[in-house]
Amino acid sequence: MSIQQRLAKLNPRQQEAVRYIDGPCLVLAGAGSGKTSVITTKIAYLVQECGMSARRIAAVTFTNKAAREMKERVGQMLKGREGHGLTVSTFHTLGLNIIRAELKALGYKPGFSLFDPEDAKVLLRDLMQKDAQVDADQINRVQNQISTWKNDLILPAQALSRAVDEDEQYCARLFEAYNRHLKAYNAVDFDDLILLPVVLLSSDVEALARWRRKIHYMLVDEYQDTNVSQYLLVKLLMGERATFTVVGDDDQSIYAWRGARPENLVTLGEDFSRLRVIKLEQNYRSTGVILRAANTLIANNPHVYEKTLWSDMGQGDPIRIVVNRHEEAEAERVASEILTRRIKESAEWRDFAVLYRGNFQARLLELKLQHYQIPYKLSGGTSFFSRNEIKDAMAYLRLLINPGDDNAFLRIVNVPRREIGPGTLEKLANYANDQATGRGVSLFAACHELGLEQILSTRAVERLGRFVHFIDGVRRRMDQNDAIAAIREMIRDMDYEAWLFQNASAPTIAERRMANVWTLIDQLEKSMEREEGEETDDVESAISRLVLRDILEQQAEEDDSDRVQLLTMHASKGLEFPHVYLMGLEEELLPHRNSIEAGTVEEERRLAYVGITRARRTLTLTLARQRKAYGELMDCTPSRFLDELPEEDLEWEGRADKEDPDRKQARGKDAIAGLRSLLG
DNA sequence: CGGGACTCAGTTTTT
DNA sequence: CTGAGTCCCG
Repeated sequence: MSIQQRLAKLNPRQQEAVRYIDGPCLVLAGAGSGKTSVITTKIAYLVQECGMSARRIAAVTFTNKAAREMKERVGQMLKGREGHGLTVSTFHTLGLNIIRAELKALGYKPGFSLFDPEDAKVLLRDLMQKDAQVDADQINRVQNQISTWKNDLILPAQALSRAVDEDEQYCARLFEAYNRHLKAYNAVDFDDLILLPVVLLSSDVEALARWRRKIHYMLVDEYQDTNVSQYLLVKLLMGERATFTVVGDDDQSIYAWRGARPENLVTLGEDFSRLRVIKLEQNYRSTGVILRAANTLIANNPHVYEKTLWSDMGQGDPIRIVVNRHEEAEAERVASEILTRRIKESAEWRDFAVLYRGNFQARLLELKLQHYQIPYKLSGGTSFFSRNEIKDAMAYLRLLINPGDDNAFLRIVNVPRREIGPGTLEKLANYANDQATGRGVSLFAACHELGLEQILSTRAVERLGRFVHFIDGVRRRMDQNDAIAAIREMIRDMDYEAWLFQNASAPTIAERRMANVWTLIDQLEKSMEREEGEETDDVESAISRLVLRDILEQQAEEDDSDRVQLLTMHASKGLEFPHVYLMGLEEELLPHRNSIEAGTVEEERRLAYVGITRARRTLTLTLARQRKAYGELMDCTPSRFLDELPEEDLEWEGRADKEDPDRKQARGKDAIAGLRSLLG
């Protein structure tokens, strides 16, 4: 299909959004209005119609999954070498690439590490322990504050001068120490991936020129979710030329609590007076009834840019609101209804999604689904990367590419058991810290020091030496031959498997954990192959990507099994399903209690809006009259959002004064009995 | 080193 | 109230 044919398939607004390339462009894309088509078609348009080299184009998204999908769709449009060198990545990966290319200018050594939030927490705890007794909650608060500062582009010095009370001053000093230590470890954290490039580009004109030469056009997806640093990165890279397109929807901003600044939509208009604003209001996803509900609900929020979604997909069924006696009845109702509706609508399991506010709400539902033997897929939960065996393996990988990574060292120096206990490590740490030779040295490097024998027993020195020698040996083999083979050999040599079996409660669990480790290594290998021919690729960057969780999700992606999806409303953004159930529409749950107290109900409303607009054909909202919380049975009030929906499109069921609860239950049982006979 | 007792949190979490 | 995680003692 030619680019002209593709353009012809778009509606006039979408076409305008693709064709306008001479200046800053903001596309306000309502839910289901085809924003991804606009972005992907625009990339193809820039290359095929405007003759721009793909390597001068960067498209950024927020998740690796979104980046992958976009890459895939663009790849289908661009033939042969046309797409060569195109950047489609997350903000963080773009930042990582900039940092990697500008290591010297930033004052980092090659082979730097990336601290995940857990590593950062360990570092913070160490720093705080010096001052007072540590409280997990306090660490979290400080960590949060530091992250907020970094997202807002506030450096330690500013944080300190702006601090209003002692608490904040303390926080700011920790911020400074934290950054200093990261630097000493030759490490950066997640937020630094955006922050450091911004700091560099705003202070180093040559670096800025380099990157402006490299990137001529930028496209930003989910723009309402950008934070201050991310916006500045785009602004810096684009400069006066302002050749960019950002696509977003203020009504779908649900991550303000994580530093997202939906007001960046407004800032854009202020910073770029030539900004062209294009609204996409035609929805290609939902029925008229569903859209009307979404529109009336969100009309209760203030708006800078008004927009009204419309659809020509017919009115569709009314929205059902099912009031249940308690949470168990609610779960039971949803499960049994999916069972019957699948037959009635001759739908697949995958056509159904159940959305809720908090992960805990899935528990009861899971039980009911299992009871009816309904296959389901639960999103969230412990991610691949937070599993201990994966963290162990990652720590080995990190130590291999960066011996200065003390956190990695500490994690695995005694895993599997090498009889190196906390006593030895403490002495080692002291020794490493107050080396006469200046500012201290990494734990790994300290193991090589001869002076160690002064403070540690011969046995301890020997054990440390064996470990260090082991790692050095692996590194040597990685440099000489096949790096992946050397890594596999390392895992076998240290008999990690035996350690897993020893520690697991059941052998099957140990087996699965070991399989996870091999999967990780397989992914690492694949990741290196995939990048071949693009940039120069090495284990180091592959491991960096691994740390960035760039790899794991592709296996989740391959999962196209036919199952009901259980998701939080947050996790549902960007997805769509023919039949959607929204559970727990109660005050204190949605809107959540904390949000009511914090005065952020508007974001909760947007969350409900996101949930509603996931539905293509039918939408069912459920709630319970009573719910158990903290061991106590609590009466629930229906969510205020229910009052904000258009009454004429709603079909209530089980509302206290309208229907006898016993009759309702009887009907439910009939449905199951009917289904049983239907299935034989 | 393992297991039982004790403590503590219980909203969302793209990287 | 529940479950996960930690800790301490045998």
